[in-house]
Amino acid sequence: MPKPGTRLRLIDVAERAGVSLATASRSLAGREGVSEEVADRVRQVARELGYVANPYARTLAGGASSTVGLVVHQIDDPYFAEIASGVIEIAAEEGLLVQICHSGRDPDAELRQLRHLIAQRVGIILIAGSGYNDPRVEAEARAELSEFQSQGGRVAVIGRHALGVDAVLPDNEAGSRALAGHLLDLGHRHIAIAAGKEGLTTITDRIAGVSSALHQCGLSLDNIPIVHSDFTRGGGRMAAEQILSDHPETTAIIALNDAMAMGVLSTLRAHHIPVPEQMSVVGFDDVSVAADLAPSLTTIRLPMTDMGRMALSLALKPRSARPRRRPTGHLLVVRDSTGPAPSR
Amino acid sequence: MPKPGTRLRLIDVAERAGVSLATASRSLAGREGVSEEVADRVRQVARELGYVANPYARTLAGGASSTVGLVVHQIDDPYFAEIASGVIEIAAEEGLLVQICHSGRDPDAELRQLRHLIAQRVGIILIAGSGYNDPRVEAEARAELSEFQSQGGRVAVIGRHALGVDAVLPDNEAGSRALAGHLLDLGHRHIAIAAGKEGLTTITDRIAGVSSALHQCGLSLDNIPIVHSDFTRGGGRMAAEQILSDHPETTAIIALNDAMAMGVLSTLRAHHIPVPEQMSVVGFDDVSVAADLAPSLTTIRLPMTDMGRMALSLALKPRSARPRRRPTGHLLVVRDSTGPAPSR
DNA sequence: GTGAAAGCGCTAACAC
DNA sequence: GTGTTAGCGCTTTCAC
Repeated sequence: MPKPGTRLRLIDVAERAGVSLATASRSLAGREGVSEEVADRVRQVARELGYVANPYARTLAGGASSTVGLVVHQIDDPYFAEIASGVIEIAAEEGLLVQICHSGRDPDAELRQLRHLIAQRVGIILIAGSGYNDPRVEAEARAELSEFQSQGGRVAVIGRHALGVDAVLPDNEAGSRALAGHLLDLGHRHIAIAAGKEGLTTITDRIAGVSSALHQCGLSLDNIPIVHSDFTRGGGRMAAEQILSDHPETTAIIALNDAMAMGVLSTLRAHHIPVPEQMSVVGFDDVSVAADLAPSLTTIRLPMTDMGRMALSLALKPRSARPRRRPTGHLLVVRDSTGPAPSR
Repeated sequence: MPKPGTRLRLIDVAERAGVSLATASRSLAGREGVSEEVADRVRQVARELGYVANPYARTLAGGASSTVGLVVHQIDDPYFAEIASGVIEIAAEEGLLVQICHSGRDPDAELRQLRHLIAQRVGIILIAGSGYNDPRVEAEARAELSEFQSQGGRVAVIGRHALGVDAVLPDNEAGSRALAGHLLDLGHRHIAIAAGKEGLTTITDRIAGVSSALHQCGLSLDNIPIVHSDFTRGGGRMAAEQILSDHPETTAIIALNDAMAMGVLSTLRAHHIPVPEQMSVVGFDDVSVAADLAPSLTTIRLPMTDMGRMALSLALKPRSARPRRRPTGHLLVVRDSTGPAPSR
């Protein structure tokens, strides 16, 4: 009977199994150099006693840390919440702990969080969310991560390519090309873009996709207004207001994520502009509410939960010679927020 | 210059500051028994060197663990995402790490997560989300937590009262009383409830509030249909279908959370039933999308992010003789999804 | 194949 | 006030 306040230690298991501490450790870690019978017996005893290793002692003694640090812009953004959900799921299967921290779309905060996680000796770092166009920021993050990796840490990122690590890459460009193509097919020629703040690579990539689709129609990005605002519902509302006042000829708005699209829809409703009869709206991501909006949102589906799962799975594999890249694929989901361009 | 692969240790700081390990430790922990000058010097050196303590060593040596375990039903549910956001915010200020795990609304899974967190030696445990009506489950959780507390762990919960620990308590009953009162004031007499699965105390409490409002009008819960389904959008859709087919006289639906309300709205739209002209709908929680739905949702606002902040703040305080309770307050937010009962 | 023993980096008694 | 030292519970050489 352990003293109250004292939890089961490995030595207790070892004694009960009639082996040494070292053997017990090897057995539970599934390492070589223990006969099958002994190893089995130890595991058996450990299970019976309900032994759980002390992760602090384990990590301190040099074993790899079993915690994964997940950096997201903001956990209450559904995009990141769904990614986190996937990460947590895999982590639970693997017996890993997930530490979540916020970067708040601030490159310096992100760097701070990164350093903090490294100082905390997490074993795996996952970074979700757009990269920054600022090369200095990316370089610093890259240096930090490469140092971390050289000490045995594992890293994977979601949605950024400039970090030289394993990456899950959303189909930003192809997705928005499909989105713009869909609107062009419907006859829209006065398209406006509600974009997030400049400086995020996600924005850049998604705009590039639109550009590419426009070119195929002999149009150019130069002809269409791009309004930069926050990458949030509030930002969408602001962008929509500006588009309505400055570009009244607009018949379709491409919001570069679903959050902005929701803001756009909200503003159009306030202005009594029927969607899609008078204005088509598209989003990007297909967060789970997108289907339940009124009108339901035409958007690009990204498998966010899967992306979280994929990222952690990548990080769980041994590091490869060159960074792996896992494109996510995408799917144009046509719903009720888009329709033919109004004849004018 | 530390060897590559070797991080800064406290002893390095101590040497640089010309003091012993113990003094350095005391200085950084801000503990008694060090002269101000020395302490300042040590802190100064630590800052210059960019020293961050190894939390594993620290915890192992007996200092309190600086990680907080947060158990939520599901992180990609906006209710929990917003709570988590508040927790993460305070944790960041306090230099704490947040570990998030899922219970998936499964009492046994919750118990497993709890035991796991305790085995992991977290210092603080936060549990968010409804309790269970099953006394066995609550008793087991309670026992586990009280053992954890007796070993110095700190606990706070959000939205459950049967655990004998500090609690942030959403105004479930008063909120739904206000909600039902609002509908009754509008003349609705055929009200249906779209409820989550039985067995959750949140459901019980919110139904009790409705009951109380009904009684004030001389009505009773017996007269109104309660459809139990999942506490999610999908559950809301199913409940709405059933209400429409089995209780066609209904003029108002109380969904016991916003997720269900969204499902209800979605189904009503599919049936071309105008809201609020022909059917009023209310939700509960005021998740951030509620205002952006069409029609925007009348609901009870709960300050989720604050609730997260509050819970961690409670847990950070020393334990009091008797569990503290912090009611959240609530606010009836009337939007476009409710209107006068149609004359029939 | 198994055991003994030396740390990992820190905190907390305990001396001075 | 400050320093010395014994662990915390585990992994990992190094002997056997």
